[in-house]
Amino acid sequence: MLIATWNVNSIRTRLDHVERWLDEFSPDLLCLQETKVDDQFFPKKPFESKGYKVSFYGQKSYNGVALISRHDIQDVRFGFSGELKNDKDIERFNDQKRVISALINEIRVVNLYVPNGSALNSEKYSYKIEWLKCLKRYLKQQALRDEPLCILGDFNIALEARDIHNPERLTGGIMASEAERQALKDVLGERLKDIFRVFEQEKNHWSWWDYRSGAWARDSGWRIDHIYLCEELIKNAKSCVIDKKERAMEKPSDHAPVLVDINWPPEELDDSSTEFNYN
DNA sequence: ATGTCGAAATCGTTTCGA
Repeated sequence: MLIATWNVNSIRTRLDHVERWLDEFSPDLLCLQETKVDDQFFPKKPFESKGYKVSFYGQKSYNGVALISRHDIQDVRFGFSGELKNDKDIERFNDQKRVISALINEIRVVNLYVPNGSALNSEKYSYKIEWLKCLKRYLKQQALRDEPLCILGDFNIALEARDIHNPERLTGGIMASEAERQALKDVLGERLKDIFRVFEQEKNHWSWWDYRSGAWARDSGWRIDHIYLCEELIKNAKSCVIDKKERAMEKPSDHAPVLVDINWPPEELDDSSTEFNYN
């Protein structure tokens, strides 16, 4: 099962890119962030005509998440209220459309657009920290159902020095501060692991390059788009890569897609393979 | 390097967010 995440920075502006990309990779599931479109205007026809099911949770101008899936999209849950009914912060977070989750091919997929945070002294930064704490409560509720879990999206956080082009200068700042990193680690707990780091230990693998300051030309990137898997999925994962070439296209998103390939549902050993187990 | 994008309103130039 091929699963991808991509912050497209407006689905309507990037529609041609996304369609071409789907033809190239033919993923089972593509999770989008920053669709920047109200649900009534989401362009679902182009995806349906390729055989994909579509589910989305968006708003005008900002935020917005979507699921583009070859499998049925079951038990769709929108926002934090998809899991939390009486949470103290539900009112506070419901107006920004950043969370969509569904059961797809028997995997609970949680597609996230984590708040950017703007700057350490900003109200948006404390919003980001509180939002991550709410996400932790959200996942605790989800865990009661004991589903295989994949959470992915734009996390707007680089967890380690090797995830930033210039850690000496940037560590401690926005997207690399201790409080953000700890809040994300608290969300992940012991249950979820970054599948990209299972396969790749080196630095210089980025998923986002700022449009400003010639960041792409200087390869000044960050790895802030992540795919986290539970142990059952980790042990069946075959690869995880960033499709960097997408950032080099004309009029690109500032983010590149990230893909994970999982042997799912797991192929079981057939009877013939046990015949040779004589001990 | 507040140097570029995308979207919307204040409408074709400015603002906000990233």
